[in-house]
Amino acid sequence: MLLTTSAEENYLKAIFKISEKDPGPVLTNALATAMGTSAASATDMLKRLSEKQLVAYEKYRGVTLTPEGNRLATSLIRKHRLWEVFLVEKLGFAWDEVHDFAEQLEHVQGDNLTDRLDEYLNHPRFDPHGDPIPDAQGRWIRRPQVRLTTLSPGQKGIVTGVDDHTSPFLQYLDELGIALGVAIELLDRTAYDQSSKVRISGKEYTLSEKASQNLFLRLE
Amino acid sequence: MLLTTSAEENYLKAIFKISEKDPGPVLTNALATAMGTSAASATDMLKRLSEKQLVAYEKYRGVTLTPEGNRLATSLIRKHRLWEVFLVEKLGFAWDEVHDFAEQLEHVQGDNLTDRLDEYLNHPRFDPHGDPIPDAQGRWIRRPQVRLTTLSPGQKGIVTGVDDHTSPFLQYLDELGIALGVAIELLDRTAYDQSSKVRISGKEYTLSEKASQNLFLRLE
DNA sequence: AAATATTTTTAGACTTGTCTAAAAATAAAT
DNA sequence: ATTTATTTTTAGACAAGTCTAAAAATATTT
Ligand SMILES: [Mn+2]
Ligand SMILES: [Mn+2]
Ligand SMILES: [Mn+2]
Ligand SMILES: [Mn+2]
Repeated sequence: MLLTTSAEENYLKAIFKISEKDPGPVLTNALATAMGTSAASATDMLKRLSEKQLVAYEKYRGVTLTPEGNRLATSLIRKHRLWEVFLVEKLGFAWDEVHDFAEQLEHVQGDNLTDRLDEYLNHPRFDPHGDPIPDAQGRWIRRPQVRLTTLSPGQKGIVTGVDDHTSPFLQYLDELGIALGVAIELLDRTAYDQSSKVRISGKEYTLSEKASQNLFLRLE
Repeated sequence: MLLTTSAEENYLKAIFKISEKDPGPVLTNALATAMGTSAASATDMLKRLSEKQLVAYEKYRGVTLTPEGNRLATSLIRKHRLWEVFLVEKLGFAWDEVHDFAEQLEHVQGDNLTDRLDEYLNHPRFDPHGDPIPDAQGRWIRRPQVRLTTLSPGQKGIVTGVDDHTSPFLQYLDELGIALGVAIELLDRTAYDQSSKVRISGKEYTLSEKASQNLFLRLE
């Protein structure tokens, strides 16, 4: 069996997430940006991960996860999201407070911890931000969801997730009463700045294009 | 505010625990042994901790914690033991399975996590091994407890803790039905090897001196 | 196709935490 | 009071992970 450091795990996760949004090999610069490090550091780590057979890396051509690297990244995301559920459901934290804790907790190693946590939380399928939690076999749930920016005036949807996980955005949603499961109706889209006029439980609000872009909905 | 690495925290905890058992300055070798490192590494770390004002270190004379060092060590032990309670009470792990997890979880940083966990667990005062959990202000509970080796034949006690936290010992206790809160009567002490003849819920057993040494009891 | 711009890799350096081996300080024994 | 033994510190090295600056490779323009 091979052991991975927290740093290695974080790089694997970043590679996974980048290629999730943008399929194909992940380029060094994209990885470095995602990790907040220099391209030189990313290259360095790619050599290490390649050495450990966790990525397939070709100089100048980018990197992809090997099956084992994919397995590890998936497991890390599973752990991260389960801990986030724990922090919100059991410890009572707000959805904008849990990411940094989960970033640490995801690296805790040891037999059965994840599965016991999963069991204890009643096998949640989504985390507090609406992101799917892969099961113990690494299987993903696919849900049809669209951004608020794709709705036509008159369409309604239920909030299923957010694409921006930062506190400012999440707290802004709190102020508007927007949370997972809340119904939103698009009343109109302003031509000038693409902002959305919406109705949320009777009240009307205007959401910027940026905010609308970061809201995922299931169409009703 | 100062930030500490996991390694630094572990050294502080080790210094705390050594001087708890054996008051006075902690010697380099004792610390190195406790940490499973070389004396050279311990010396190195003592310089770093001294630099950060977490310990008072005098070459060749040993080391003591500063108030801030003591605060950090106490907080670390609090976190360790609270996580152990969580793992046993909520996730259903056995008392011999939780130490290594807690060793990692104790280093998770961030506002309020410890206090929310404490709240969620209903402010437990002792961990699964009977060790006291300091409160948020770092105050310790003192309990009168003695080792089984100090009892006289005929005396009874309730198990309040263990001094050996390793799996083999804890599982051995499981087999004998010995757990926190269990009543034990010392029937006789064998002169030859100082082993204890005891009665536990009706049945009689013989415990080696080593095992007896590692059992703490509150006298009835 | 050559020149220019961009991306990526290499080279060399730094920090943390560790090691072994040697030197220095302290303690114990004769 | 020396000698001997033990403990501790210093010196020098190493791995992981990071950095900046320079070199090399690739992509884009003209
Ligand atoms: Mn991480
Ligand atoms: Mn999340
Ligand atoms: Mn630790
Ligand atoms: Mn314990």
